[in-house]
Amino acid sequence: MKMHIEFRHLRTIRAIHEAGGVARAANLLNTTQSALSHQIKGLEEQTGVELFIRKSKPIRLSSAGQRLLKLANKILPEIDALQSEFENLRSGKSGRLHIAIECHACFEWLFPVLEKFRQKWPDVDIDIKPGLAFDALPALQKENVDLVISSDPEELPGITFTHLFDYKSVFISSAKHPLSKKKWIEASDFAKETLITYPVERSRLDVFSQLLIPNKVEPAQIRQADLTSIILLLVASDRGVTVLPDWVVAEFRNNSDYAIKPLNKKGVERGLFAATRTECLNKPFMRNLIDLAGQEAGRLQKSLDSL
Amino acid sequence: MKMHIEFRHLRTIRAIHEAGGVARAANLLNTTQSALSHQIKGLEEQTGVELFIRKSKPIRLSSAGQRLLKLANKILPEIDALQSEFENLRSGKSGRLHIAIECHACFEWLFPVLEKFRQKWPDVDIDIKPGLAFDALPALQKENVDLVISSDPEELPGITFTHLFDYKSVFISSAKHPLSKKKWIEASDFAKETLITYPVERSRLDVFSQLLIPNKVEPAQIRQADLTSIILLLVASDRGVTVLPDWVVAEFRNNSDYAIKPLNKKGVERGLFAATRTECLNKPFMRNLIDLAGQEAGRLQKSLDSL
DNA sequence: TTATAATATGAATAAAATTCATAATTCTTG
DNA sequence: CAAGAATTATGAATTTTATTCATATTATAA
Repeated sequence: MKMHIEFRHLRTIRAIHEAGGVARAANLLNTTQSALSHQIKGLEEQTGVELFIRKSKPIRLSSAGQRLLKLANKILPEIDALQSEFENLRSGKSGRLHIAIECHACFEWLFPVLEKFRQKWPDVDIDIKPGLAFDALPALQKENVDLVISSDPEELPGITFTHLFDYKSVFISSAKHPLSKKKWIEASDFAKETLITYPVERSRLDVFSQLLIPNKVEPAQIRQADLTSIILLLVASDRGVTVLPDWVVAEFRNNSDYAIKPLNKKGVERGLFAATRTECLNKPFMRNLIDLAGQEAGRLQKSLDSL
Repeated sequence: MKMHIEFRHLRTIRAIHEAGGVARAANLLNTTQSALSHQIKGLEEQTGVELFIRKSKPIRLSSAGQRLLKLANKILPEIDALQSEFENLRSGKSGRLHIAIECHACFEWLFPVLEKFRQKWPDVDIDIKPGLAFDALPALQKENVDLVISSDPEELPGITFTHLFDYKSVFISSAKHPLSKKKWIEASDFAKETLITYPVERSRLDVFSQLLIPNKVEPAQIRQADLTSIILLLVASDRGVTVLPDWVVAEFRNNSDYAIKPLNKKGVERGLFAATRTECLNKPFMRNLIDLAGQEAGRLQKSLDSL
């Protein structure tokens, strides 16, 4: 007989020991005395070691059997723990939520959302994956990430884009900047300016994709900064101008250091979307995150409207 | 399908991960790609959790799969360790050697033997079980102990008595004691003496079983002491007389404080035996212990003869 | 010793794992 | 981007393994 030690055997050993006898153990395990007897016989043949002392009735563990029992008591709880972890996964109480953000400014509103989320779903493994802003959608398809925040929905098989909210891209300069006199800003206005942007490719910056590229305008100079607060600092000290989502600057709206103007007469409006693998929308925590994001968006919107 | 997680699955998960692919893993495990594919499918159905990401080829572990892999890497080495422990047991490198001593004085020669033994068989679990001197042979049959040192071989099924050596029971008194004048000691000589013995029942003391009971003599008084050295101390200070195996007193033979005399004209000679379960005689360490006991006995005998 | 409770065993059956052949994917490369 | 290569999935047949049933054997207690 070519058999390995299996969990079945560990459960049997433990049950025989705890129930004090093969027949009683069989009861515990919902099987027959004969099945267990055959089992331990097979195990003894396989290991070449006597696990039980058969000169006593009910049979007792030999020293080798006790060694095996020790292992069983160590291993079986670990498997049980794993099973219940899996149960949590299955029921959607736990899971993985690795997020890629295409839109660099989204950190601003995402963090408070994640903070609320974390409290409600403590067992979900949250992470924000930096560095793959470009390949975010392929990474989503390959299950390297589970959620992508994006402004550019595409038709992709297995991927669903959920609309979160709309925002306007607005022009920001210091209050002393000449352009602050204008009612709105046009593409041509950028030709003589230093434009401050996040350090990502142009196609992923609204100001380029929506305004400058269509109008074939090149800013006089480009300067890059990683953090929104740094960009705003540079703008305040008149080292350049920038374009950011309106909700980023909500709290600066009544700050007299800044001038905030729409792009073009009617503004540049864009949508923000959560891209997920379609099947992941079944997961409760995923839906809840998208909900929370919508709520946060509403809150931001209200704070803009109230001005 | 009603299946549990089994070691098979852990091995498979690990192999797929290490080999980087199902087909290669199948090679490692001497099975087919199909078998493993069915296996992981079954496992996923059972746990209700996706263990692998199938959008990539070769397939990769999902986060749940990685969790399972972690457990596999923890558990599998433990099972392997157990298997090799069992292999040692089977080949006779390790094992249990629990000893019961009927003859109380046997500690004297047994300790040096066990010391030698321990060095040669470090993995054998040696123990001396006190308190069951009386039930030693039933305990041997029930596998509560593995070796009994006894002077009274019996015909018992499954038990084998191996002759170790013969010894004489000798009378010991202080050199000043009146009986020290006699050439040999008879039963009747004890009638007016205080006899010092180990605290065990009479039938297990040579002086009673071989001399006093057959001759229906009762000592004037009996005093008991646990340790051989205490008994000898009491004898030296003339608080009584005693009877001990000759090898116990080998080192006192030329000590002028003691008088050592044979019992009866021709002495009382007895044998000492190692009782084991017959099947245990196959174990190398058991045979070696009996050998070592014989050698030690020879050494003691020579030290007696040389006087 | 006999009655009793516990375990072992062999043959039949049931269940499960594996294989084989092939379909369906994903990946690679011209 | 299509075709070929490599990889994995699947269904049915087969083999292997585990379990059951009926009964024998063994140990314990009265």
